[in-house]
Amino acid sequence: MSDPKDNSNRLADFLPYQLSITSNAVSSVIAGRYRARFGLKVPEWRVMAVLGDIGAVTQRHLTEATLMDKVAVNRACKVLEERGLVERRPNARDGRSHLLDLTSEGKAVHAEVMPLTRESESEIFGALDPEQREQLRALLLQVFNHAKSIRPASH
Amino acid sequence: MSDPKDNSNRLADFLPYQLSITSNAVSSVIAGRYRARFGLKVPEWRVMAVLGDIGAVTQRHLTEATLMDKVAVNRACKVLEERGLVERRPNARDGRSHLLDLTSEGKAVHAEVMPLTRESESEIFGALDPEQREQLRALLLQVFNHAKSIRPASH
DNA sequence: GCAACATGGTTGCGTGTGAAACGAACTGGT
DNA sequence: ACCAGTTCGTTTCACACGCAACCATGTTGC
Repeated sequence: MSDPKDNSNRLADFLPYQLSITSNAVSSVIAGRYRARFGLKVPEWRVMAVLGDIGAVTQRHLTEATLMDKVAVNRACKVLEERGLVERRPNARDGRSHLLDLTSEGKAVHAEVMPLTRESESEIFGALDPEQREQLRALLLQVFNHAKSIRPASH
Repeated sequence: MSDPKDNSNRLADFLPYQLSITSNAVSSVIAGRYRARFGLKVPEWRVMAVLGDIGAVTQRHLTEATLMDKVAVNRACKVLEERGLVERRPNARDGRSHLLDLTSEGKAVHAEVMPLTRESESEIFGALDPEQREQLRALLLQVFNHAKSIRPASH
């Protein structure tokens, strides 16, 4: 009995693998688009999304909101500042940090970029009906929370 | 009316973002484990998984099976060969390529690593019942196929 | 059988990423 | 007021990734 394949050691059947390749495929499509039109990379786009949503915050807050490394946040902010999309103001409450916010030009870009991304999102996930999208969202959230609760590794 | 947040421009509500952070969380847990125990990185693990499954193939075939860049495959193979887990034999049918296969030591590692990974997979996706796992699998596949059919970017 | 093209594999290079080390600024206890 | 410990931000470094250019071999057409 037992075809060895039945145990499904096939790479293509591993959920982490499926998750990874799907995430990559989706990211590359979307990232390619706002990169092409606005010259924004993923970390920069994420920072702009948060700033456009909740306004003036510190880098510390941005790392929490985007789940990115603090170095990545710092670099993204620097680029955005140099491009005049973001401005730093001194933080009265803490001399170490600054408050970052979109400039008026940044707001203009934000107002263009977000609909574009939302459009791409709709296009890509157009393969799913609204109910399926919500299912996917819920499943991902559950897996994410559970994975986060597991100790990283026994290194 | 209309709280600006209602339009859901919040980063945390973007499906591509949710997909990305979930994939990262899952990958880092699993990768951390077989890295800790066997010193294998993701590309190396993938190559071993395929070789253990379908045996002697060329690098060309591995790139198709793993969806990785051919450079990534080449490097993974080189490392595995140096560690004595994989051997190259000349390909009688094509002098440019070689046939790669697990050595007996490679098979031994494979026999240890796959159950470990499968265990980790069960642990992480234990947040979902079997039906939900299949749902997730199906949804990911649908999204993946659809994303792949979209032209990368208009650059 | 040779020229043009295609394909598998390798190397090199520019880019992105995160861990660790560091300086500056804040906090709390004495 | 001072010292120890902590936190925010920045710089540095080492490494992983992937594209493009590059050989060597195969294939096709004349």
